Amino acid sequence: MDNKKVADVLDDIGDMLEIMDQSRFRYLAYHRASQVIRSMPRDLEEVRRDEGLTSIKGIGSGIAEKLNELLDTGQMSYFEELKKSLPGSLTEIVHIQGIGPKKAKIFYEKLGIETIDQLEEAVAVGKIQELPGMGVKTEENIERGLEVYRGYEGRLLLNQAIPIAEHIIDYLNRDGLVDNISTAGSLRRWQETIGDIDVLASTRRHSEVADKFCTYPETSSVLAKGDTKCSILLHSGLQIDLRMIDPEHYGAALQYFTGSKAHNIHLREIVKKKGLKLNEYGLFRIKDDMNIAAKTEEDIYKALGMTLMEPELREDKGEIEAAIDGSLPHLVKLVDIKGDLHIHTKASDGQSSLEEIADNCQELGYEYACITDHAFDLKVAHGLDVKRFEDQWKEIDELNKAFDDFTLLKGVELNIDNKGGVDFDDDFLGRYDVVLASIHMGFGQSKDQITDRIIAAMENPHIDMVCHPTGRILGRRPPYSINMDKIIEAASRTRTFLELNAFPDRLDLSDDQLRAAKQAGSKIAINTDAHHFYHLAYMRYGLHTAKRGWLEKEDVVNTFTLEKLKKLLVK
DNA sequence: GCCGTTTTCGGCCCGACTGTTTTCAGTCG
Repeated sequence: MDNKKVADVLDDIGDMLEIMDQSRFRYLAYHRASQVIRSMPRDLEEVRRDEGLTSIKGIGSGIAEKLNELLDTGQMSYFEELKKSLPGSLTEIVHIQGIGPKKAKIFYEKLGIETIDQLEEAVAVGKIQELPGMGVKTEENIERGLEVYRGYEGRLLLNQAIPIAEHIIDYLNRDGLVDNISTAGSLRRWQETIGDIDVLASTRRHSEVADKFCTYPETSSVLAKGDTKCSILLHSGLQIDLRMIDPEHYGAALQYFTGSKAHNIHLREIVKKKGLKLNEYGLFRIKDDMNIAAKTEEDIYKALGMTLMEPELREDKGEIEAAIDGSLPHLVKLVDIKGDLHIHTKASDGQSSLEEIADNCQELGYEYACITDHAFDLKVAHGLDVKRFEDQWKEIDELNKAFDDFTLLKGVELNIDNKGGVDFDDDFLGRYDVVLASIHMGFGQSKDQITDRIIAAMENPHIDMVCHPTGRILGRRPPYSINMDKIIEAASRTRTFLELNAFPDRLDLSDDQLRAAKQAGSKIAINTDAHHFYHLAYMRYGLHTAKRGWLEKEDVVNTFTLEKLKKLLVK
């Protein structure tokens, strides 16, 4: 049973306990445990075997006992018992916007509603507005919540969300109503997918900004409109939240609305112990309500004895402790990147020429770029054979003659076949500057088989890097099952780089996996896997994901000069 | 149900908006 499934069970239990009106702290404990397990890069089974479940922060003896049963038998009697007193499908209903545990419980008890379909029927015949404490408006809100739920179950990728956010910010910025404006929430933390877009504006003209925001051209409905916050729903179903704040509180509000929720909760626990209070208006002394800091985020963290944490780190994964003892990482920056090591051209399945790639990489200020077309094994991608690669190398040599401070490298993306073999023999592989290998087929194999295939490739002295190691496509394809601990261990032992594929629907390795790789001493390459020169700009999505993985400049091989990189490429 | 550099018991983050009802509960982030 994988971590996600275990986390889902814990979340369901948390939701059910909340519907049953159990102690808030009890159901929060389940959600907290779920969150920890969900973001853990290591297999829960292995942690259990090596260190025991209670070594995980947020899992105590109670939850550990229940998880032991779940991992051993595939069932948890406590969960099964809960489902006898309450239909499990109610946990689905509380995920609809506007419906929380209290309403879900009323629907169930008064109308016998157990499923979303039944809820839809009840809304259609006007049953909801007859319930105690509810009216026509409530029913309309639920109807809208259902529409959103049905029509917009997916989350946006970063390259979809960022342009929308930038457009709205530009729209609000246009006529001087706002002093300062920024994204906040998951978008500012560069989370890999985005559920809604948060925007924070500092202004003295709250109601004018609110009016302008609520008449944004793409708006389908206004969900809430006040002097400090407004929410709109776009025709696409995407929700945008705007917070307005006076300029002197901007830093406090930015800190507050950037989150994450877990980061803020942890922070406020510390704040409280110091006799202070932190909210979106600032940091205050409780005894006399004196404002201690509010203008910038840095002021607030500084007043708490912490160095400023970049938004990507704010997930309550140890950054607060590190900020207190001064051990925060010096995160890699976009200007550190000196090249891109995974690029396709129209020779295989890309769309741009060598010249176009070289021109655009030089514009980005790179020192080098590696052309890595597919090899002949990958027929669907028009993979190149020996002859065509040799022709490409001649072209590259010609181009390189004309460059001053830039070099095109000769590379290949090999296909790791179902037994761990690759397209070419060792002699030929020795002629490339950089050899990448990745899995493009045989996703259905067992965890051990796929893990062994990748490790076999890493053992090959000519293979420098394993690309998109988990194979996931966000929103479309789950990662294939691999033992990430073993992969990371083998990468570090064989000195094979692991890729952080910056393509916004991959971001593979993920933030948590990157951090585990760094801790094991593996080196990472952030590559775009560009199939068009436009894609070279995707480097920023990889970069921010790298920051979420706590990576520093020296962890990332394509921050090195070509000279240093070449030394590392010798295994 | 979890946790401990004030605690193995007694705590556990904070505020805005909505809808419904007249002072607040529910929901959200």
